[in-house]
Amino acid sequence: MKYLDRKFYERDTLEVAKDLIGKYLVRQYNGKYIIGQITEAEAYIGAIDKACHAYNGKKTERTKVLYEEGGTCYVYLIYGMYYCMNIVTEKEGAAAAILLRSVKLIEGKELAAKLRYGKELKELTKYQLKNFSNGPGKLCKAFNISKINNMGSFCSEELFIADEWEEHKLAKLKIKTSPRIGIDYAEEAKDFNWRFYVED
DNA sequence: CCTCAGATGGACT
DNA sequence: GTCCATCTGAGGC
Repeated sequence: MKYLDRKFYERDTLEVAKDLIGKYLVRQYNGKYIIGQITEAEAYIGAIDKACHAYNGKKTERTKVLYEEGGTCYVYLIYGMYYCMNIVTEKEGAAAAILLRSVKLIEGKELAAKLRYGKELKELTKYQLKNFSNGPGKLCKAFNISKINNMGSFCSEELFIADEWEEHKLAKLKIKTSPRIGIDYAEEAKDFNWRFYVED
């Protein structure tokens, strides 16, 4: 399977965020693929964005990964119990990234069900299926992403983004934008329309 | 469908 | 000590 290379990520962060919608997040784990189509993502741009962990050149042990080259993986722990996965964008030194917020599971559901709920796919309720990977913490659990993946690469066999996946097609994407979720503290930046998504 | 409390730990001041 | 780029289960409608 072919994955998007560094060039794709080393571009304007808002462009990359928009272009990620509809693409395929691919995880190879235990010799199996887990694949999800990206339906929601948010941009964070350190230079001008109070919601970004690396705002105003802030560089700490946690945020140093944001200064790496485009295509690097930034994973952090949130609220003590969940992980959030980001893809670093732009050239090395820029400190910008895109948070993956939601994917629609396409392949490897059996394995993902074990990871996400510790159950067999056929045991899941309708509610659990609906909420399988429609949130940043949820998709990390379903794809077995943790701090181990921090500083890793999205240009690797283990983890990458693909433009297409076999015969899978989806209806023409109508990409919407809105303010980002959960950053009410970020003053003027909370109103930036840097969330990109498709309905359901 | 909705709201709300509580869980939980690391980064930072 | 305070703040989180969140999720779950319980309860109400």
